[in-house]
Formats: sequence, structure tokens, C-alpha cells
Amino acid sequence: MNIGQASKASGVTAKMIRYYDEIDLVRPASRTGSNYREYDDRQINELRFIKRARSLGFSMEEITQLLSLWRDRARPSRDVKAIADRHVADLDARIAEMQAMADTLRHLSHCCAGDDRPDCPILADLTEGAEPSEPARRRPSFNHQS
Amino acid sequence: MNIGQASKASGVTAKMIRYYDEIDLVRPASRTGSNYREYDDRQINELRFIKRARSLGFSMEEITQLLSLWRDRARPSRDVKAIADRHVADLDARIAEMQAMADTLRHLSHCCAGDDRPDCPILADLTEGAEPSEPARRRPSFNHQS
DNA sequence: GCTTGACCTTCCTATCATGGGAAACTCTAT
DNA sequence: ATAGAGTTTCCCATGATAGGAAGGTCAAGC
Repeated sequence: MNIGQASKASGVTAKMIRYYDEIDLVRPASRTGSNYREYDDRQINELRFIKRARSLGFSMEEITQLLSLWRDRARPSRDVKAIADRHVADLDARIAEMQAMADTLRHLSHCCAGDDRPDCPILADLTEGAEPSEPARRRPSFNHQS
Repeated sequence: MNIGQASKASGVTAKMIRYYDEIDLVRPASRTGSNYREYDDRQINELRFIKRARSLGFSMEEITQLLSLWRDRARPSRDVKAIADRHVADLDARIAEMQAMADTLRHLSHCCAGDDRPDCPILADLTEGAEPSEPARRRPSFNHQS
């Protein structure tokens, strides 16, 4: 199998397969006489493994460790679980952070009329005590920004 | 105010202030005779605005638009709200994605004994039909991976 | 004045995973 | 033999941030 066929079989783009090769995530592909990479079923399985792991949000670093454990038939499942649990904790932390952002914005947006008028609690929140560049406030509004 | 004082006053690192300058997110800082950037209160406010917006997860692109609206006293709040709502939708989508990952992994981890034994539903899921590189299965396990 | 240390300037590098593209080579089918 | 598709390596870009080097500037103390 050349790289195009490996790509189709694994769902990983040829570009990414070369990258994984370059960073030694997968064992270096053997080469034909004309320097084409060749792949066998084992490597296709590794690529599929990587793809699935990526889709679960694991970093390359974590996948390196997971692949190493995967290849080791004597691994303690404890080690795999530890990596997974750490990743879940990481995901949860990031989710909580984004959730807080979304909640804040939802609230602000809810308070915003969303019409032609300029008053906007969203901008007011972003300002938080600071006034925009042009502090003049007594003249009627004109658009002075292209 | 020079860049160090602006950094302290705004909470944005000097490195980032220069970057925002470079990509024209903020108006170019005026310079002293010796080419030092100088900042006034207006610009400090802009930097604070940017910092707050970043902390709510807005991209530089979105912040460019928000800053433009902020500077425009005649903006329709509708426009601000549209940006915020789009961002909330984006956050929600990413949250859902990460939540799905976390849920899947939590389930797999829950099913994993996490002991000395090699059997592991997490790796089994990642494998999903594919077998690891060494398919031999009849010999006792030895650690053949450094 | 001169030195020292803290600050500033620009420029280059790196991150992480991915994609785009160019130039040159190889294969396959006509 | 030639065309078209596939492959190779190499370089560049992303987004937001940080680190560092080399050199200019300022303020304080002598």
C-alpha cells in the first residue's frame, strides 16, 4: 500500500501520515525502490488508532504514550486509565472555563436590546469602568468611524 | 506612559501590546524622540477592553469588530449582540464536542479495571476492530517495548 | 562625567496540528 | 512516448502567546 491507499484505508490524510512519520509517532514507513512509502495492515491500524484518539481530543504527546502502551501487551491497564482520566480532567476544566464564558455572554446578550440604539450592556461590560476613545458625550451621535 | 507602565495599568503584557500594535488592532502608539512607545488613558482603556474580551474567548478578529463598534458612538447594539451571539453559539458547539469526548472517555475509564492486568476497554475502543502491531496472542506477555 | 541596571527597541524562534503549494520524480494507461 | 495522477521533499501559513538576543535609552548613584 502506498500513502494514498493508506490514507483512504485509515481516514488520515497523506499530509498527516507524513507528519506522524516525521515526528516519529509511527515507526518509519519502509520505502520502495523509488522511495515511495509502503504500508501494511499493522500500520493502517496504528493510523486508525491515532485518528480515533485525536477525535477524543488526546494530544500527540498523550497519543505517543497510548501507542506505546497499546503496543505493549504486558501494559498495566492502570497506566492507560491514568492517561484517560488526566485527559478527562483537562477536558472538564476547559469545558468549565468555556461554560463560564458562554454563561456570562448569554446574560449580557439577554440584557442587550439588540436594536438601532447604541446602548449596549455587552460593550459596557467589556469597558468595565473605562470609557471609549472619544469621551465627548453631549453632542448627538454621529458615525465618526469608517 | 511607556509600554511597561501601560502593561501594568492594563494587565496586558508588553509583548502582547507590541503584537496588537503590529497587527493594527490598536491605533499605532505615538513615539518619543528615542522611539519609545507612549500611551495615554484612552489606549489603556482599549487594552483593558481587549483583555476582557479575550478572557471571554473572543478571537482577535471578533475583537477588531467589537473595538470598531465600541469606538462608534452611533453603533446599533444589534451589531454587538450579533457578534456576541455568534460567539456564544461557537462556544456552545465546542463545549458540546468536548463534552461528548469527556463522556465517552468517562464511560470507557469507568469500565477499565485500572490494575496490573493489560485488558483495557479504553485501548479496545481506540482499536475499534484493529489489533495492535504484534498480533501474536498465544505466548505469555513480555514487555517488549522500552 | 561615567557606570550600572532596568527598561526599551526590533528581529528571530517556538509552540500545536493542520493544510496549501511548488518543483521534481515515478507510475500507469493509452 | 506522452499525459495524468500520484508521490517525494521543502517551504510557508495559521492564532495567540512567550522566550531570547543584540543593541539603544534612561535614571540613579558615584
